[in-house]
Amino acid sequence: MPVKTTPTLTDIARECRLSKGSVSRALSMSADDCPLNPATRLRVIEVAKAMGYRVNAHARALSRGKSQTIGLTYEGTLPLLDGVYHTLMETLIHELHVRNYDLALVPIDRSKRWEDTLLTGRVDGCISFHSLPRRLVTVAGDIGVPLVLLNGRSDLADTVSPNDRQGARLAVEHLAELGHRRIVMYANIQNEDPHYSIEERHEGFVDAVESLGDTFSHRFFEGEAEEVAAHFQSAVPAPTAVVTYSHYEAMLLLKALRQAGLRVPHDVSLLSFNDVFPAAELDPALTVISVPSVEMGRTGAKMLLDRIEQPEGTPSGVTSLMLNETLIARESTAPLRSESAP
Amino acid sequence: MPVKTTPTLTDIARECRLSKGSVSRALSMSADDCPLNPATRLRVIEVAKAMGYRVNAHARALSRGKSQTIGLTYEGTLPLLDGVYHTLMETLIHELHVRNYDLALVPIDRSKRWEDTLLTGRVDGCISFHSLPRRLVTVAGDIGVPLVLLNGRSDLADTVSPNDRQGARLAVEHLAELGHRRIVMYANIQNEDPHYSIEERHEGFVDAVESLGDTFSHRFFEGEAEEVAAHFQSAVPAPTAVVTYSHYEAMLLLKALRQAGLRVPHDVSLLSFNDVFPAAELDPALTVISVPSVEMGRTGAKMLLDRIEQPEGTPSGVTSLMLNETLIARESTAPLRSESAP
DNA sequence: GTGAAAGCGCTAACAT
DNA sequence: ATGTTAGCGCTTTCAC
Repeated sequence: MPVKTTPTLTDIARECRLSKGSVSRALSMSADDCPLNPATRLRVIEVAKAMGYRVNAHARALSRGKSQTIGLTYEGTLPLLDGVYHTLMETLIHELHVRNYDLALVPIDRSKRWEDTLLTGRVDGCISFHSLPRRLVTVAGDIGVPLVLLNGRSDLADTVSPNDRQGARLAVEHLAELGHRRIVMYANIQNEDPHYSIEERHEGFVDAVESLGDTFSHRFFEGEAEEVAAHFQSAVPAPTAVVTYSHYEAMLLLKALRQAGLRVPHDVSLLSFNDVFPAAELDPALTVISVPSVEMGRTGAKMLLDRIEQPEGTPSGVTSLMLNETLIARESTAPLRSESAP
Repeated sequence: MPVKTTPTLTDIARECRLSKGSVSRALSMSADDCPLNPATRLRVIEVAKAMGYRVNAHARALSRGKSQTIGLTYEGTLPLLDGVYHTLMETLIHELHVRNYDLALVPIDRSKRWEDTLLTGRVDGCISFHSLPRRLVTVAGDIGVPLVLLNGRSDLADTVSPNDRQGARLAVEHLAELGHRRIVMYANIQNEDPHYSIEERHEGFVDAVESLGDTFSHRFFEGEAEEVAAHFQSAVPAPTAVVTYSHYEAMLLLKALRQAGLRVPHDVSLLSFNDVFPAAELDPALTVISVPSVEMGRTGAKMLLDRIEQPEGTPSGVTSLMLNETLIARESTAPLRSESAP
C-alpha cells in the first residue's frame, strides 16, 4: 500500500504563491473573521481542497494548546451495561462532533493512566457519568480542565441530572389514577455507597404517596425480591402496586412474583424506572419512568464546550440543571381490580 | 483556580544543567537504549519527577508522527446495546492503556467527521466491531492506518472472531446429551444484511444435528417468535428444544412460549447464544453459548498495536484468528421428559 | 556521554 | 490585505 503523504500548509502556500500565514488564515478562520481578500480566501480553500489538504491535528494542538478531544471519565465498569447511558452516549458523541471534538474513554482506575491522559494535555475537558472521583476533580482543577457531571450530584462541577423526585411523583400519580392505594417501592441495594438516585426516587415516592392523603399507604423494601413477593402474597391488606428503582429490580421481582403465583399486572401492577432494554421486551412489557437522556447529552455537551471555549474571565461557580422525566405506560400496570379476592 | 503551568523539557534541562536533548533521552528511552550515563539518566528522572514533569502529548505526537490513540470505529449505533461488546470493550481499553494508547470513539456516519479524525492524524490505528465499512478501509489504507476487525469477517484487514460453528456444535451436543432429538433454531432476521454469524451459527447447528444421525431432526425459523411457539404447540411430533441466535430471540421466544402455555424447560429446552444481561436474570436463567470476549479483546489489541509498532518492512497479508466458545449451563435446558404427554 | 540544532506543521503577534 | 517570524515542546541527527 503506497502511503500518500498529506500536503502541508507550505505546499498549499507554494501552489497559491502566498505565505503560510495567509493560507493558515484562509483555512482556519471563518469568512467573517478572516482579514484576507475574500477572493484569495476562496481560491486558497479551492486549492487546498483540490490538493486534499487536511490540517495536522498535532501541529494545531501544539500550537493552540487545545486537543479538541473530550474525555469520558468513569470509575469502575464502562457505564454502558446499565442501558440508561446508551442514548446519552450517542447524543453526547454527536454533539461533540458537531462542535468538532472527539471523545476518548478515560477509566479512572488504579493504573493512574488517566492522570497521564489529563496531565499530558490529551483532553480539553471531561464528562463524567454517575459520580465524580475526588482525585479527578483535583487533577483537573490543577490544570484547568473543565468537568461536567451527568446523572450525578456534586458541588465541585457543573451538573446535569434528571429530576427523580418529579419522576417518582409521576409514577405514583399514574398508579393512583389506576385506583391503587397501597403501593410499595423496591430497590435492591447491593453496595455501601448507593447512587444518590435511590434516595431521591424513594423520597419522591414517599412524598407523592403521602401527599395523596390518608387512604394511601407506602412501604420500602431493599432486600431480596422474594421478600417483596412474599409481602404481596401474605400481607393483609396486601399492597396492589410496586414501583421499582430500576429495570433490574423489575426483572428480579417479575420472576419472584411469578414464582409466588402472582400475576403482573392482574394481581400486582409494576412500574419501573429506566426505559431501557429489556423493559419493552419483557412479559409483560414494563410501564416505566423514562429519563431524558437525549436532553441530558445535549445539555451536558453544551455546558462543557461553552466553558472550554469561553473567552477569558473565569465566571466560576457551578451550574446544576435538572431535567424532567416522563411516563411510558405499557403492560405491567393496570386498573385496580374490584376487591373480589377469594 | 490557579492553573499550574507544567514544566517543559527545557525547565528540567536547566535544573539538571544538561541539554534538552539529553533530558529527552533520559526521559523517553528505556534504560537499555539510552546512551546516557546511567547515573545521569537516573538523576534526570528524579528531577523530572520532583518537578512534576509530563511530556506534552501534542509536541510528542507532532514530532513522532504518532498520536498514541486508537479509534474505535463503528457504523450505526454504538456497539454496546448489544451486551456482547461490553466485556470486549473493557478488555480492549485495558490492553490499549497498558501499551500506552488511548481509545477514541469514531462513528462512521454521514457526517464525514470520521474522515477528518483519520486524515488529520488523530488515530494510529482503528478497531472495528462487527463489520468493516469499505470507505473506512479505503481511507485508512491511503494513509497507512492499520485496521483490525473484531467479531466480523473480512479479507481486507486482520480479523479476530469467535468460532460460531464450534459454538453451535457445543449447543447441539448439550441438548443431545439431555436426550433431545428434535431441535429447532430460531433467529429473528430483521434487516437485509444480517450479521454473518447468523449464517455460521445456523450452519454449525445443521452440521451438528445431522452428524448425530437419522434419529435427529432440525428446522430453522426466522420470523416471529409466535410462529415458533405455535410450531412447538401443534407440530406432530413436536420439537423439544430450541437454540436461539441470541439472547434477544431468547427473550421473545420465552414470552411467546409462555403465552402459548408451554413451560421452559419443562416442555421446551431453550439454549441461546450470548452470555449477556439479562440472560442470567431471566426466569428461567438461560443456558447459553458464551463468546470469548476477553480473549478477543486481548488478541485484537495485540494484533493492532504490533502492526502499528512493527519496525518497517510491511509484511502485508491479513491474519484471521478464530477463538473457541464455551457452554454455560443454567436453568433453561433440562433432560427430555419421558414421552408422557396427555 | 553529551550538546547543538534542525525540524515536525501550524498559529499568532507583529510588520508592512 | 498579506508577509515575516517567533514560537508551541519534543525528537533526533550529527558533531564533538
